Amino acid sequence: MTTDSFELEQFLPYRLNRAAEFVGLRFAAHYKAKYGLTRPEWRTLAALGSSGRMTSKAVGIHSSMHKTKVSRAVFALEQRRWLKRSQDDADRRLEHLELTAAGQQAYRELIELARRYQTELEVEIGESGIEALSTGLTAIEEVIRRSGKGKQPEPDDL
Amino acid sequence: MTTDSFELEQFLPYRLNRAAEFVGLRFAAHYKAKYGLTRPEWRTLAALGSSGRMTSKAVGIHSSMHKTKVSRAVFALEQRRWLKRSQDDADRRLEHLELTAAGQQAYRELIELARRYQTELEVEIGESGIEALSTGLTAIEEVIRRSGKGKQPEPDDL
DNA sequence: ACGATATGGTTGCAAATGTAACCATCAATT
DNA sequence: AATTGATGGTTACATTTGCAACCATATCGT
Repeated sequence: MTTDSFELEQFLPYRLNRAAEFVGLRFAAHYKAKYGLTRPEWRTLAALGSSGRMTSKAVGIHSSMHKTKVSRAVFALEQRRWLKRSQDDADRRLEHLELTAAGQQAYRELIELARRYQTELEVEIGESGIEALSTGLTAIEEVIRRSGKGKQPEPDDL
Repeated sequence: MTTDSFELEQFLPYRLNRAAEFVGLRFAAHYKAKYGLTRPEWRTLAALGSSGRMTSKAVGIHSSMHKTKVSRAVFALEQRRWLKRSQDDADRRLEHLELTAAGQQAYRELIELARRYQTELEVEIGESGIEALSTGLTAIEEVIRRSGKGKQPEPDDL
């Protein structure tokens, strides 16, 4: 037994990764070329832009990124004067993040880009493909939710 | 206009990436723990195991990996004595790769792991979810095929 | 046969990432 | 209030990656 064939092409993790990479890299090329943003930076901007004032930790949860990625992205966006921090005075460990006017402006432009790209994808992939994909992704997201791992755990993964 | 909301959670590149990461990392944990393999190494092994003798370039195409990733993975597997190279004597630039007995053995064990993981996923995600996902992925793969970018271009991406 | 160009593969270097350790602050227990 | 243990966030260090330059060989045009 266990003798039959195995093809990478039909292995789900491989297929997913390949698709994600393709779709993601193409979009990244857009904002990288236009604004020199990295992916963590773009995600942080998106989180902050859509949900307003929030802490680094919240950004991490919202965008499924590890502490350190968020930390560095926040730093970079701060340098760029696209966001500002402010200490919480009840709990001095945490700081609230907020987009500056420039940051909000950039955010608006970026999500416009994102929307265009998404519809571009919808055209290429086709309505039925998109719908199927979305259904499948929702199912996986449910599994992620159940397993509690949106990425950004402190003690340990495994 | 362009004023309405944008949510990362429903942006396709984000969702795909998140799902791929989740599914991929969990599987990687398996072979990393058991054999200390990296992902490029596992992919190379899988390609070689299923298709037999082939060149580095072919591995790259088969597994959607860039030259350099393949090169380093091949080197690592060679150290481990899981594969051997042999020069093509018609064209001395290219070398053919082949798994050793040990490599084939490892391959068999690994694909057994992979199969188990895949069915585990099928249970978690549910038959209908898997089916939808597969349909969607196929649609994207079609786009990738058309755009010719399976990853591993020489001159340039953009 | 000769130079230009292309191709398989490797390597050096810079940038991105993950991990763990760390700092500061807060909360709970005593 | 002193000790212990979380928690938000940053940083140092090692590993992984991506890119460009590179080497060797092969091909094409002349």
